[in-house]
Amino acid sequence: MPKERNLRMTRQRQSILEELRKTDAHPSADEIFGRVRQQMPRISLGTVYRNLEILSAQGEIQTIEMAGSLKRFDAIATNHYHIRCVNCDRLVDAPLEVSNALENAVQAHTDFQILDHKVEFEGLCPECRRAKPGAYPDSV
Amino acid sequence: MPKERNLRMTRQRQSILEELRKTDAHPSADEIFGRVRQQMPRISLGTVYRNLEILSAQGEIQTIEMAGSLKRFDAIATNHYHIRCVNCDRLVDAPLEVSNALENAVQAHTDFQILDHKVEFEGLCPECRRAKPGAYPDSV
DNA sequence: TTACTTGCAAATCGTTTGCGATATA
DNA sequence: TATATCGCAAACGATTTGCAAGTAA
Repeated sequence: MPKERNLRMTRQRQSILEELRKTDAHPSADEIFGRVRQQMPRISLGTVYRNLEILSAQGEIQTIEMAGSLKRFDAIATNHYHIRCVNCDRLVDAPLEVSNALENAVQAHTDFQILDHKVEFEGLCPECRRAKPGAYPDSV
Repeated sequence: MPKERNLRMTRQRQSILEELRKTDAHPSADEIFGRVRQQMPRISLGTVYRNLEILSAQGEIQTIEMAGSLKRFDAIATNHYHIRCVNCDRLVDAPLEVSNALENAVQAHTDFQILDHKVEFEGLCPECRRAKPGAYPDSV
């Protein structure tokens, strides 16, 4: 058993959590920094990172690490899939249930002990699709 | 149409490509650097990065960007899923066919134009499983 | 001969960390 | 009061880039 820490609900931590719960836009640490800073101009980016990490370890929020992109944070802590716009990097939840069928199928054919899985869809969001019809990268 | 470049097959580029084709271990740029350096001690890491990017753009190789991990490179350029060991970061191909059923299912319920998807499994490789039975992170 | 490519070193950028000061429980 | 947390600034690590010299075609 790891030694327990006495966590404190500081004004900073509270504010970060509230900002995150206000949105479903999966903001980055820097975006959260920008929003919290409006209430609390002296907060530092390091504090934002530290708190996001603590909240994530507590299971209060979820850290989303997308391949080749910044870390994103989500007030919804349960696993779900995402769609990322390859043009503007917007991130939304994918309308698809998380299924353990994929894990089961892989587990049947590997010596790894499968613990988790993530699915990322890439595409063009409606806005970018409109802005540049037909023009999109053919490799990512 | 972008202006075409006349690519040259330099000794460095050749050697990087050969090293990558020798292995199925999905090495990082730094690991490839280490291997190529044995034949070519004066090659620089920047050259390795530049060539990997060029080869990837040409479709000769594939860049694998795993969430929260280094870039990896693969001589096999076609899409496939991966399993990553959460303990030692080893990366292997997942024994599961790539299916567009996932993309179709999402496409039916989103305004995004889905272009691609990736699936990452996380688990413990056989070696790490043996080394630390029962002991694994419960969050990643 | 042209201009793509190299080696080197410095720059970038997201993120982490050391520190002395502050504030929560 | 004890110590978790803060703000600040410096450190970090992977990757990228500017530049003058080298080399493939």
